[in-house]
Formats: sequence, C-alpha cells, structure tokens
Amino acid sequence: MARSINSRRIRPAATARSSSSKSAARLAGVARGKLAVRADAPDGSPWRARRERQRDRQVKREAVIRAAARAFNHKGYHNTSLDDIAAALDVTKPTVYYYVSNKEQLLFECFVAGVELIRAAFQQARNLDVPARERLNAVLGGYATAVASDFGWCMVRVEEQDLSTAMSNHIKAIKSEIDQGIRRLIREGVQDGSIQQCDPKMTAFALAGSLNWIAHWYREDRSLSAAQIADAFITIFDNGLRPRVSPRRPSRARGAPAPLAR
Amino acid sequence: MARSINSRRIRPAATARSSSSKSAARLAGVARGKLAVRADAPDGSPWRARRERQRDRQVKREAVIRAAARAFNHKGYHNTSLDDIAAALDVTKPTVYYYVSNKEQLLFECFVAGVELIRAAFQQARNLDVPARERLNAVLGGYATAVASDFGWCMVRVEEQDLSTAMSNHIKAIKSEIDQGIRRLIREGVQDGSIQQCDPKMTAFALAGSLNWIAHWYREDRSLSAAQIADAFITIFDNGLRPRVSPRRPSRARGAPAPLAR
DNA sequence: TAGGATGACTACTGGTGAGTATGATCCTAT
DNA sequence: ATAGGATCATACTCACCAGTAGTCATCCTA
Repeated sequence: MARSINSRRIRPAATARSSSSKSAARLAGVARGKLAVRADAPDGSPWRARRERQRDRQVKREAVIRAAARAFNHKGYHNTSLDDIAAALDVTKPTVYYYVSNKEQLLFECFVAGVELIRAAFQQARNLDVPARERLNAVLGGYATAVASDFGWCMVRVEEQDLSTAMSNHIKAIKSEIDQGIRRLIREGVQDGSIQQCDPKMTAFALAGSLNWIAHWYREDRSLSAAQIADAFITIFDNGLRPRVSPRRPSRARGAPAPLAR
Repeated sequence: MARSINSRRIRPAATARSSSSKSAARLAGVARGKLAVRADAPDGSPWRARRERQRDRQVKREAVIRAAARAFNHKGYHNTSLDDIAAALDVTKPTVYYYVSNKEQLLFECFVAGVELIRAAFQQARNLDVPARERLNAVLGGYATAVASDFGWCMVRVEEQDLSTAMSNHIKAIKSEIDQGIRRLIREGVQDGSIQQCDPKMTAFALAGSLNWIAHWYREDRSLSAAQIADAFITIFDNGLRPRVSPRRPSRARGAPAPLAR
C-alpha cells in the first residue's frame, strides 16, 4: 500500500505554472507571485502588505481544503491521512496544520464549501418570477451541480459519527435548513398549482436522495457532464411532479394503507 | 471516549433468555440449548451431533454478522472496532475472528445479507402477472424495506476504497446486477405502456438514489415504519412514472439541451 | 538593521486498533 | 479415559496516524 506522493506544489487557484525548481517555487513564493499583483482594493496606505498576506493565506487555505476534498473524494475520509493531503500539495503535515486546526475541521470546511453552492442556488431561485415548480427545478439544478463538484462527496458523506457533537449539530442544522427549503418550494408549488398534490416531506426526501446519490456514481462514470446530469434529473423530476390533467388514480401495488397524512 | 461495553452474551436468533450465569450461559451452551431441540431432519442416525454443531456454528456466525451490521450502522465502519463488535456479543475479539476472517469480510457479508433481500424482491416480482410498472413497484418496495433493515447501511455505504480489489469488484458486479434489473423493468414498462417515456439509465439512478438515501435518515426518524416508508415512496414514484394522457410537454427550466439520447 | 510576525520542516509522542500466538476448556468418538 | 477437534480467552505484536514540540528561514515593519 505504497502511498503515492504526487509531487505537485500547492497551486492556489487553478494556476498551472510549472514550478519545477524545488526551492524557488516554495509554497509561499508561488502564491505571492500570482496573487499580490492584483491590488483590487484602493490601497496606497500602510499595512498594504499585511492585507495582501492575509489574502494569500486565505487562498492557500482554500487550496488546502480543496486538496482535502479531492483526497477524501478519492480515497474516503478515513483512508486519507493528513500526510496524504500534505503530499498532494507537496508540503508537510505541519504546514497543513498551520492552515487548519485538525482533520475534523477540514472535513467540515469541505462540507460548508459544498453547501454554499446550494445556498447560492436557493438565493438565485428566490428572485425568479415563475411558478414554484420552476424555481424548484432551478434549485435542484444547482443542487445537482454542487453534488457533482469536488466537494460533493464531503457534503453528502459526512457522517455525524466522525465529528464532535458541536460540529455534528452544526451540520445537522444546515442540512435541515436545506431540507426545509425544498419542502417549502414543494408546498408552494402545490398551492400555486404547478406541482401536483403530494406529501412534501417524503417528496423532498426522494428528490434530495436522488441528487445526493450522484456523488456515489459520478466519479465512476464521467461520460456525462455535471450540467447534463442536472438536466437529465430535472427532466425526470419535472415529469413526475407536474400536475396531471386526469383525476389522480392512486394505484399502488401491494396492499398499502391510506396515503400518508401530512 | 470510553467504549461502552454492553454485557449481553451472544444470542443467536432473537432469543431473549436471561442468561445471567457467567459460566453456564457460555456462547456455545446457549446456542445449542436453543437450537438442538428442533430436529427438523430425520435423524436417528450417527453424526447427528456433528450436524447440529455445524448448524449452531452457522447461527452464531450470522449473529456475529448481524451484530457487526448494527454496530456499523450505529457508529460507522471505521469507528467500529472488532472489540466493539465482540463486546456487543459479550465475547472477545478472537472469538469473532473464529467466525470471520477479517473486518473487511465482515463488511462484505453485511452487504450480501442486504442484497439478498433485494434479490428476493426481484424473484417475487418476476412471477407477478401484471404490467411492468407494478412489478417495478413491487421491487422498489422490497428494495426500500431492505435499505431500512439492519443491513441497509452496510449495503448502501460500502465504499470500494475500504475493500480489497477482489471484493470491490465483486460488490460492483452485484450492484450492477441490481441496477440492470431496475433498468430492464423500466424499459419493459415503457414498452408495455405502463411507464411513460423516459431515459431508463437516469431514471434507474434516480429511483435507486432515493431509496438508498433512506439508509441515511431512517435511523434518525423512526416515526414511520419501513413498510410505511416503502409505500410512501412507491406512491411518489408511481405518480411520477405513470404515463400521461396529455401529450408530453418537456418544459425544462434552464436552457437544457435536447433530451438525453439513449 | 534589529526584532517581530509569519511560514514551514524535522522529529517526535501517544493512542488505537487489526490481527495473532498460545494455551485453557469442553465435547465427542474410539 | 484419552486423543483430538472445536471453541474461546489472555496477552501480546505491529503498524499507522493524528497531533505537537521545537527549530529554522524569510519577510515586513519600525
């Protein structure tokens, strides 16, 4: 089980500058060289360097988190050591610890990074002036893209058991927030007639489940782009949720009890 | 992080015999006491005891696997030590190793146990003389119940990275078999007109994803029984898949490309 | 140009957990 | 009653890995 040390140095954004010199292309050097140039804040004043350094630090920190996400995505959380992550960035473990306090927090940050994408989708959809079903479609599209991103795996597979209770609660709260957002859209759709009658809770579970599961198979089968997957799923969901003209006919196989209340 | 040692001895089926005596209620003793009585094979002959012992062994082995499944379900695979599993059965680690060769195999067995439930569902559905959509419903019902079972978590969360390549391939093959089975039913439904036109591959992914995801939240929210959940999901799916009388209107939000080919 | 802040490395510790060597105990068969 | 197999426990080994102590190098600020 030889640990594969891929020797690429930390590369903040997607900067593909071939840094071959072992000493010259030190982590700090590369980052500063690429970042300090764009002084996008009005800064003819003191502590300019300090601000720049802080920005550098932020960029590097994000690089660490993204590297962690990729590693977790590839090998799983428990099979990834911090040495692996450090090696992927071509630094050593203490350097990673300089940017992040522990492994747990690393996982948490990956989770948050993924969630932000979903939150953004909600935000955008909120401004759309269309029936709720179409706003839901927009959200689910963003959701699908997020799940297929680098952070998708972390977002979907965080196991509460791996985290301290504090962080676990935090994550639960965020997940619940998203769940409630989807349920709300479904309810609104049922009210404005753009979605057929259904149980919002269970339907939200079903939708989120489908999308979350993308994180499990996407890595295997790259034949489709994230956007294509998103569209394919939306087509399916939209077909299923759109109200029917004919009166509803339950038609459940298996002796089922009355439709779930609530 | 004190490991909670619950001191209950191995209890093969769900036998709730209060075995308090530390030495008398030895694992073997309990098992034989409860199992040897039912001589369901015509056995007035030699080697009877031998057969009984083998049956005992099998029962105990299954108890180990079930205990492992529960532990994995509760704490996650990597956070569960074999000492934990042994403690749950009130035996020691070497005993567990006596019935199973290593932790990896334990996970694999849990997976298989779950899959068998799904296979059974396929088997039953095959004999139904109804449209494919209803056979699909039956399969999905069994699927949902399996995912909500003790083995659901293991079945759903096995990460190929945790297993040797041989076992990993084995599991992939089994998963693929199930996936293909669902796709086939969808195709048949489209052909016999009981399911509306759709992309079988993606639809199968969506359905399986929804159901797999049950394993993530079911443990939290026991307000519904497994059967209730299965029925609720079938209702949703059935609503979505049933063909529409009105001509199909794609109506995708977002500038989507032409519907996925194949 | 000294001194502080920052960034990174070497070399450890401590804990944990998978798997095992060895042997005790009980049951069965001859 | 005794050899031999089945079953389980005690008490280890060994490897891995999260996290840390202490140190050095470099850059910025004063």
